[in-house]
Amino acid sequence: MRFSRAYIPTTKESPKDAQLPSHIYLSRAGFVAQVASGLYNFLPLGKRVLRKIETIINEEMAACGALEVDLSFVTPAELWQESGRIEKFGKELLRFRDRKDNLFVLGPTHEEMMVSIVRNRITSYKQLPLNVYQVKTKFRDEARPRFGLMRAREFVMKDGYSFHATTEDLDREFDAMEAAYKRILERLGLTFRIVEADSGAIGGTGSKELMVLASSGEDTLAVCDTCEYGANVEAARRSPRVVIPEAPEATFAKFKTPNIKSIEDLSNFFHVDPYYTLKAVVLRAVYEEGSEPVCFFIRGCDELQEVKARNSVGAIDLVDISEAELAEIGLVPGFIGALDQDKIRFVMDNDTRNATSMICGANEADYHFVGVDLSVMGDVPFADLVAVAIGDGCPHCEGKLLHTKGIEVGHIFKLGTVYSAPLKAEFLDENGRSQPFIMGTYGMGVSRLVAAVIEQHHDEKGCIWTHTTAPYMVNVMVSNIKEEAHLAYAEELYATLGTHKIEAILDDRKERFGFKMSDAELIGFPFTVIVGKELNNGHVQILVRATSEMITVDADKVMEKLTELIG
RNA sequence: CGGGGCGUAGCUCAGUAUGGUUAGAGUACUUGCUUUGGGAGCAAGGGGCCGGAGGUUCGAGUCCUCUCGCCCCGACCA
Repeated sequence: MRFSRAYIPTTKESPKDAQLPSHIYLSRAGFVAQVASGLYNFLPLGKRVLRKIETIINEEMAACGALEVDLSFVTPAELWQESGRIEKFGKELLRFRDRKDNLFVLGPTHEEMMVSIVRNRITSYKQLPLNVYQVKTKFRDEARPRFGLMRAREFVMKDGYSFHATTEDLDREFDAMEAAYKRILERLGLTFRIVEADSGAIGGTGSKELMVLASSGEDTLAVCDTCEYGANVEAARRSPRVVIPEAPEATFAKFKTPNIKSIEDLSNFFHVDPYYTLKAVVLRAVYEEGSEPVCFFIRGCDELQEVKARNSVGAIDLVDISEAELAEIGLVPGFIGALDQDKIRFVMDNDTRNATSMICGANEADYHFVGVDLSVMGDVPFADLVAVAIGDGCPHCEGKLLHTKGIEVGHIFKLGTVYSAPLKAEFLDENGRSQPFIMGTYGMGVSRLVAAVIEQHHDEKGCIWTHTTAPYMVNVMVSNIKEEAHLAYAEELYATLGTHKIEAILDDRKERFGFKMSDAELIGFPFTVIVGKELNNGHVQILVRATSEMITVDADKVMEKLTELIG
């Protein structure tokens, strides 16, 4: 490609709306242009990057035997009514009617459509397993699109679905997909972590997220400093505490604790570690129909993890509750305890099971119990409710957990029969019995990956593309095109790169040196060959974008050097 | 969906508190000359329904009402 004939509208100023580096540089360097909230046009450079990522995905999917399909973007609303997701998705589903007044939605994801294409066609266990996928535009009418390509309404996603006769076979495929996704991200040159994720309300038996590590990531991860373990904080686990604070000596008693409401006050009042106090967090659990207040009991030294809490009671949402509402139930904030608790539904954290020497509220203003043995609680609901903190022990090894930020670029999920059962997508097993397909789903955000690469690889000058994602590997820059010998040399080098199948662009624009250099750095070609006054001494220079290193090489040895650098 | 902010040249923004000739700057663009290793200089140009609609006024970019759009914080995000 000749730069003079390309369409690469670079700008010196950032669009005022851009906040993230990826948004700023992808806009400034002319990869994408915003159309409306959450909608972007991909300009020639952006399209090239998108296609490179797609190609790598396709290659890895082919290696796993997954089959590419392409489903209609416009989907009949009936399918969504059948699965019950038309209500669940709500306003995120963009709906419209055709000329015959039939209702359609723009596909936000394609579980229903995928199930529909195999339903009544795959009818025997002998035809299983099957893994089909597509790389396709999706549309979700997000309440608040933001961060450029990171959270757009229209975006490109690879979504794959596998169908199995047994859960063992699903497990095998799930592992194969995890390995394939790992290879894809490795090939893209990204630093990432595969983490355990919250399976959420949808259930299923396993869910993992692929997180590109970047400070601007929207998700917080707990990762082990020693082993591979990592999890979204919504699902992170920790090892049992190894250092247990010394237990206070106390026999069971009711104690007057005037106006001692917070864990901190309580801990100071009794001179005990918060570990031995019982924290009560009351929230209103919201369900499909109605809501109810629920109390979550955890150790005073811990924090409640709301997603875990929500899952423990099967709620759609947890919302704050007012003191007035608490008073109505007959609870006194600051003095809520678990013993003889009959006023409210409650869940205990696993770590409070059989706890002794505890201090907890007496369910009466200004009184706490001390020396409480929670093993007397008997048969009450327990669940993992606590947020993993920095420094907690890894559940798999001796390491410590750290927090880091990640961009979710992939999510793989064992669905089981969540969709196949309601959609009546069934096959006959070996015994001739009708069974719903056991399914897995594997998503990867292709357009989000474009942004993720830049979030992880940029500097104050602009983009730094990895070798596999760069729109062009080499930029041959002619410092001054009026120098005929320089231009001729560059033309020849450009042609040679072409014969060696190295993607190159020739910057033959009638611009000054500084202007072209700034563009080269902003766009982020991995290598820029500077053909200029050094050529008079028989040399050219190669700018290595990632390191800003300027390598001077003999003019007739450039190809060798480039080949070596590209690797 | 709650709270806040912003819409003026392709882009980034002044101007709006206190209404008053022909609406500005920088940048980008066009033409000419000079310059040519880090976003060049001089000169001359083109480019605007001041987001839209209604109102107040002799007169509205500026005041009032209503709308539409975009951004930020939060809620939400299989």
